[in-house]
Amino acid sequence: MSVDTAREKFQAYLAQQGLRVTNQRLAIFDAAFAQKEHFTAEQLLTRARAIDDSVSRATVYRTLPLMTGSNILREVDIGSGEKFYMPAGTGGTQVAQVVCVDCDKIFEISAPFMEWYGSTVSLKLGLKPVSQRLQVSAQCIAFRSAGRCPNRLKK
Amino acid sequence: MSVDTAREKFQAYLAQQGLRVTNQRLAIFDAAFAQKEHFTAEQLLTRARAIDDSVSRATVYRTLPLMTGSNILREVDIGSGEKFYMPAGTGGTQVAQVVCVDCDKIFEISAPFMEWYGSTVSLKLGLKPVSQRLQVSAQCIAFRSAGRCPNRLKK
DNA sequence: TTTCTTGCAAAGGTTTTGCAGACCC
DNA sequence: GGGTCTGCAAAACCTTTGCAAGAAA
Repeated sequence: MSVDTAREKFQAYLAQQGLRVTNQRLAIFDAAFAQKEHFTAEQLLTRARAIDDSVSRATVYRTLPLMTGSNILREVDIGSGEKFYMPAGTGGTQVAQVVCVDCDKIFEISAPFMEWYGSTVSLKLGLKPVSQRLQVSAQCIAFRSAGRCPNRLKK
Repeated sequence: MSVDTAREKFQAYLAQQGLRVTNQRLAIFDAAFAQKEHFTAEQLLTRARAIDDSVSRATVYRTLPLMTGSNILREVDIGSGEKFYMPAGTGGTQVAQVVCVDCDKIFEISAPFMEWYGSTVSLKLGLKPVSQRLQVSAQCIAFRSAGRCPNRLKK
């Protein structure tokens, strides 16, 4: 999905919800799509402020659900306190996250079989699956050779 | 794994780390193994206090990592603000969580096929998988028939 | 004018931590 | 004594929310 397509989807979503396309929302959108890495709300705030310094933290947090709601952004929760976001890839595809145990770097990998996992598991319980996520903790290459990741953040 | 086995593992872990087996730690252990449901830190505190009312919240939070570290407790993060815990089942087995979208009830189910996924990841990314979890959001039976779960907690 | 937006600051909820006293070896 | 452990309260952390001012329709 191109940035322009995403912007259209975002604006259409806002319109449909009776919401307005403001400069702040656009700045946040542009900041989010300025690069392809995972980012946190705080990082998004910093980048959005570089575009429009009137953007506040509150507005970032209020805009994030609008972007995930319009399916242009995907939320990734690796259970580390803060949530990560990234531009949603082309529709439909199931994605799994692989997180390095040391540096918390997030790799993403296509996992088309995940859908089958979810149905199998849900069927056993008589539940109807809505969504699913597969997360793998792993040791990245740097960690295995050096015993520690170069871009490690933790203590 | 029986409660007694778990207690032995826990005490062995403490000894090995040069830590002490205190009344508070044992009360927290007993509270955790008193039942098989998922529980939160706060619920654990309440139950531990019923056993030994000198147990503080701080000690509960300090003891939880000791119990997960000794592999007698498993941490389950469904991305809902608070973490859940439950006694670890018999080793090795891969487990998936199915969470009801409405009441947040957590079902657990054995998912042996997940193991296969680990090798896939290794091959594609050159990473060494450590653990993996599959979480499925689903609608439980009560929700589908009533449009709302009886034990729902959210607003 | 009516509705939607915003920034600020305060509040929210869970988890962590500094500290002084208590405890065990 | 030297190390560990504890409760308390405060702090840290990310996120949400109340509010009054502001902007758009």
